[in-house]
Amino acid sequence: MSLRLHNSLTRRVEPFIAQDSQRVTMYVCGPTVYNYVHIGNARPPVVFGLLARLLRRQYPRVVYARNITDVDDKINAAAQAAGVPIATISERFARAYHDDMALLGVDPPDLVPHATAHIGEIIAMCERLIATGHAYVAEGHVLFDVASYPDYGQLSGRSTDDMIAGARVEVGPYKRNPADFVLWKPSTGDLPGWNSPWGSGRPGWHIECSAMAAAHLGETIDIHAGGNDLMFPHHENEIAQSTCAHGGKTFARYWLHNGMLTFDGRKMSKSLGNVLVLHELLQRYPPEVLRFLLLRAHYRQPLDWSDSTLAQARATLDGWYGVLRDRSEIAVADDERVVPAEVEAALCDDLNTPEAFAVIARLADDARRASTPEQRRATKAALLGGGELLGLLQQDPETWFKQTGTGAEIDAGWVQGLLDERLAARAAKNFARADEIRHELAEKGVVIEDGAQGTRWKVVERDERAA
RNA sequence: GGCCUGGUGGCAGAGUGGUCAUGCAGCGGCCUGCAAAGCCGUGUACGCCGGUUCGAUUCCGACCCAGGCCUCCA
Repeated sequence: MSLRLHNSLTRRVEPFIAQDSQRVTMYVCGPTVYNYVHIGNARPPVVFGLLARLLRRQYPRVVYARNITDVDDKINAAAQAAGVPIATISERFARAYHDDMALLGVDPPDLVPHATAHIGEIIAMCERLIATGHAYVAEGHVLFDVASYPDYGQLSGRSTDDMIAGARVEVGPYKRNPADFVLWKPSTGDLPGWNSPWGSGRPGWHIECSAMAAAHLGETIDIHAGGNDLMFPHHENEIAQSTCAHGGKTFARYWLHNGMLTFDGRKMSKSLGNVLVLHELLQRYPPEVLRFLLLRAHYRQPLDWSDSTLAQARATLDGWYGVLRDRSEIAVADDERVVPAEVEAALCDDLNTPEAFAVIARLADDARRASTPEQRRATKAALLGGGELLGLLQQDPETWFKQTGTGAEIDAGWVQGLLDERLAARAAKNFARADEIRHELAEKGVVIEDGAQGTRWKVVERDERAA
């Protein structure tokens, strides 16, 4: 199935053709590990992780790298505030990031390069840029000379004139041009520093990604992705550095950018203070709801986070898990699962996840209506197969319906005791007592359903009960 | 000010030059001791104004509005 992707370079959806038909390379900008990330930060790894899965179905080999930026002034500040070594901060939050990603159903990338492990490559790249006249040294800094790269601004569609007109760039006295950016900066005192030809210093942010991408994926990579807020200046600068350091070779052939996650209509960002910390959300809501919500809108569109969308996502998944629960007597072996062609086709269309979910909804209908054992098995296999690619619907349905958020666990034995009592009451036509028990359970968030095979129960979220 | 997105029914959210997105919620019915789940049925839409066209939500232009980037930001 042919994959088409929106390329920010051309602002069009284009057929994706890897430079090597046997191997695709992809780089996604990862987190700076100075704190827990917010839910908006989770969108790129979820979305582009799904893309990696899709690519693996189509290419023999996919090399996907997602970095950890573990040297940054924010990390320094966090370490200083906490009175601990820098590595303590960066290691703690890198680990938390990986754990949280795992909960979200994000596959680990093939490579997780750390900036501090690539200082040699970064210095070498700086030297190459200086040697070729694309960078210069000033007061212990190494700066990229934007004027030396006429194509600068190609990705974001701005001219150097536009940038000067904006004039919000900090104009260091050592800069030849206001748009020049730092590749290497001097470190003094207790700041982390590495020996370099320009004295003790540390890398600027932009060069890290260029150096790590080249070190692991080669000078020309197939796909580079990240949030659209990184398009300028970060990705623009990466292009400039890498292209100039590699003799004009194309840095990334396809640039993918996800839209921002908004909260109350504004971009979620730490500086605005309107963040929802992923680590905390994962404790309050089923991780699968969060993942589903992140994939529910097309990745390039803005996505607004609200209690309402959260409840809707939960309700939709309840519906799909409900079908699976009704088919729990059918065992579908792993190798019976197939990814439905329609699901893959939707994803191949620039990762059209909303269309993929429309297909899943139809598959769920098919599964509900299936009457013969063969149909039931086939439709369940399709639902599970489609869900597997999307990273959803893989839990045991009973587990899904009985999971609680944070707060008190529901004692299954206690529930069963009441259900037994209620069964006896119903048998004796004592419906008043039966309803009393229903209400008692509902108080604890347990909803019961009488069916042909007996009474089953599920836990609903607190918020839903209140509403 | 410059660059760039987007405005779809109660909510969420795809898509398309001319019968259907889809989900959630709602409403009516079946089923149920009552419910729930399920099933059947059901309404509401493409910001505004022009233009192109036999026909535009879809193409073009202006306008209004919202958001993003221009400083760290996924």
